[in-house]
Amino acid sequence: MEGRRALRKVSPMTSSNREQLLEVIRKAPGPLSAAEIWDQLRRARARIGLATVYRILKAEVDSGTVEPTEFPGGHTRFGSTGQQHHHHFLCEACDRAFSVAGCVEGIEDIAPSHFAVSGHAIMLFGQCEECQETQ
Amino acid sequence: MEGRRALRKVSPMTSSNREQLLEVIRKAPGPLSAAEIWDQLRRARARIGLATVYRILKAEVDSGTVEPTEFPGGHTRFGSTGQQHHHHFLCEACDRAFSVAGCVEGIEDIAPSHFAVSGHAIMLFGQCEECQETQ
DNA sequence: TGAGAAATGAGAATCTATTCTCATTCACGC
DNA sequence: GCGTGAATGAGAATAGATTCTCATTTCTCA
Repeated sequence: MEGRRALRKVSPMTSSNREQLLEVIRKAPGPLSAAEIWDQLRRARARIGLATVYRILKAEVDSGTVEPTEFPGGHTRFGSTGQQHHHHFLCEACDRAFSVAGCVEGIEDIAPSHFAVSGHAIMLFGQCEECQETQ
Repeated sequence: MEGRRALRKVSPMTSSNREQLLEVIRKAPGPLSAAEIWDQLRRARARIGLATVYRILKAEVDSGTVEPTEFPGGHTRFGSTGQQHHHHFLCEACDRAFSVAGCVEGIEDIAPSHFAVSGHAIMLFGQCEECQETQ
């Protein structure tokens, strides 16, 4: 497999694991925790350890493919980069995160002028569609 | 000390510790972590254990005097309730948090309509005044 | 095909925030 | 001054996310 060999120069991780993992992240409606990714990979009959999930994630974050976001509860979730500017919705029922495209004008202007604002994050809380139905 | 005795009916915590702690929180420009609070109390020559800081915080959160907020880095910071609707600025240099009054119109409207949004949080990142000068 | 290098899974180890334990101290009514 | 129960400080214990270790497997390339 020629493609494989070429790829390994970029990332030493086995491409099948790495590709599957990236696929999982890309298909998700929002960023996933390492444990969620691990879980999905195992369900998809992949034999992979949590340590490897972290190893791949670390490499991808370093290379800029994957973007970590900190969530309440003290864990990081990983989403693919290259999305437009976006924010997150966190379902308080199922604790899943969803990406939400778009933003609001003037959000950084709420800070007093003596702060030098370089970025912002918006987190919306509530119930996702599925959990509203289930309720 | 009459006031002390009366207070104890409300909260069993020793009022001096509890009052000092609340004072520290009230005077802070933003929410503080348990460790920060503990640190400040010790600097102010209080003899108090971290466990007691957590005990008092738990009681105050339960009674609604103090409000916990989760920050990146996996720790909770505690601020006094009763402030207007506000958000937070996190200095990336000194890792201190500051409260920022105000909000932005329509922030919850960025979520697709199939989400039931019940709340939101805005976090601004950047450098505080002090760290800009220090830089 | 075979040797060496790199990646892997599994579970142990670590790290950090928070909670628990318990011997001691303190406040209060007597 | 004294007994009792609650509160305390200190440090051990816990819990959860992440990282490390290492024996084993897989890959690369001659």
